[in-house]
Amino acid sequence: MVNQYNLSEGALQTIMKGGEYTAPIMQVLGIKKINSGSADKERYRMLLSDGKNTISFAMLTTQLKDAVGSGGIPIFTIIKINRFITSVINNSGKGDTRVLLILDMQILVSGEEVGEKIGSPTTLSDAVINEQPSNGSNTSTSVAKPAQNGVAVAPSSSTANSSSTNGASLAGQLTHPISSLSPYHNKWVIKARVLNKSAIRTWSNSRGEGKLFSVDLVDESGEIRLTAFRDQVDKFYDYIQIDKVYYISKCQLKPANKQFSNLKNDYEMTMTPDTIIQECFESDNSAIPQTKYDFVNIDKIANMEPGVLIDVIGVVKNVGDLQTFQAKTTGRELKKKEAVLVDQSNTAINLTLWGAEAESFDGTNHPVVLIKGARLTEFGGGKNISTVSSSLMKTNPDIPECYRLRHWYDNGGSHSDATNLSARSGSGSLSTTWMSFSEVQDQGLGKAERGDYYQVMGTILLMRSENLMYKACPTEDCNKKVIDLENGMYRCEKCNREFPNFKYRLLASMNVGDWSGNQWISMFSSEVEKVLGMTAQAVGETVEQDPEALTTITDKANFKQFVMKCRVKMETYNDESRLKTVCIKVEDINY
DNA sequence: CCCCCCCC
Repeated sequence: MVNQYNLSEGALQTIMKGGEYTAPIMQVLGIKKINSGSADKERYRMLLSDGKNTISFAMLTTQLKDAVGSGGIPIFTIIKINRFITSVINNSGKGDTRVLLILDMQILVSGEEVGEKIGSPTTLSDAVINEQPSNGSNTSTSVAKPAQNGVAVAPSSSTANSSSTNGASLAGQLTHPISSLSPYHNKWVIKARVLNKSAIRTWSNSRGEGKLFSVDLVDESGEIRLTAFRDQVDKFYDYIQIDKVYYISKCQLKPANKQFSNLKNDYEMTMTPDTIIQECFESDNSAIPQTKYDFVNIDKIANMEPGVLIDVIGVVKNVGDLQTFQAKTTGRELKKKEAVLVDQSNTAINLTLWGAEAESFDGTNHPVVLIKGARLTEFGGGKNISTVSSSLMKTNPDIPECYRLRHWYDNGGSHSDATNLSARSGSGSLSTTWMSFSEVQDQGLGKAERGDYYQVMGTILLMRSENLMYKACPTEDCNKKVIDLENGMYRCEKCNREFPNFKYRLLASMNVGDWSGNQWISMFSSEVEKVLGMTAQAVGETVEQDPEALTTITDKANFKQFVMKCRVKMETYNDESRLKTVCIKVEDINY
């Protein structure tokens, strides 16, 4: 019969022997869904014809699921295959089988319209597929040979192509798609691009100690994480570089712990002493995906939820010094550096970098910085972004967005007065609005989650002397009241420790009036000290000597006038909710 | 074999 649909006769033989063929047209003679465990990994296996031959190992990859639709492709449909790769898969111990992986295709004629098998194609046998090519081109059927002496092909300082030193080059091998990797196959070579490389991290716990780093790998079929421990860290850390393409073989596969990775793969890999990694020097690796960025304009971050990971690009408007401090909970020494990023939305946000990244970051001269996978955080009502271990940061990256931002900033952007999303609604003097006590009441302030902030010109009408001071935990930054054990020791329940000493703290309750009314307010130690003109320690020692002196001290506060920045917030105590007002800052009145 | 992602 006439092949009126112009199938690409002979294409399968060429392709399955490793040759090139542009956009072949094929007919689907059968299709079935392969149950691979999880719904998002479902694949289709097809019986495919080019009019002359058929193969039964044609696979539709996961990402084409949407193009195929829930019902699959009807039999007799004619398709054009826009992108494909071939691969060798270990077929459950029955030997290697060559498969055709379809990466991109389109339907040309529906199966219903075609209605029949075209031509009389015959099965393309493994014998034909596997026969040695006469020209010795890149159609080798074997996967990587082990490196000599089981030694991985490590980077060599003297040779660009390390394979030249031990004869186990993986270049030119038929490679396997990342999506085909599983713990049940160990003979494979992938060709993948490194999208991200972590810093080297050490750990020490009850099961031992060591160091590790990991990389995120991608090819046309999917992505996977590869982690190196101990010796492999030394061997490969410097060799592997972000954005480069490598042949990789002989890693150990195991189920991925989804809790700690957002890569789309059910498995992850670990390097072994046999692992081979060689940079791929082929001139055109453009088919292997590059990092994709989904940049969020900074102004849009205002409406996003804390905790999400986002891609941000901005110009460093200014940068702070490296800061070192102790983590309160773990006691670990932390290093951080903050930079303010701004973009064309004329909005800025603070970026926090940690550890080695903070130490090495040079934010001078206003570089453009991009962060893929920055974590959005919230503090004091302001939004911030922070790098986490999975984040990818680049300075002055060679991408169009970078040049656009550079141009914008250098042509006026730097002079614009950007809104900073990181501004805290709490104590910053600019963001607090003037209100009277009656306005606060009339407008029903205090219902917001984080409370509402305002400032008043207030006069202290009465400062209570009762419970003005207490004995607090001597630990810096812990102001918890201690329990006097009556044996010379003081116990802090928060620190779960006993101390031979304590520090005095003040916690004042006072009635404050303004022109519109009055309000009971709490005030913490630092501000009470300003009001009284005495340190908490001095108050404590004075009262130790003479308990009667307490009222003399508080009386001195009465009728003093200050600018008071206040927070009003609904608090629940013993099932009872009521509005509580705290004066977080007192300032002398600037006439 | 890690799996923390921190502070004001």
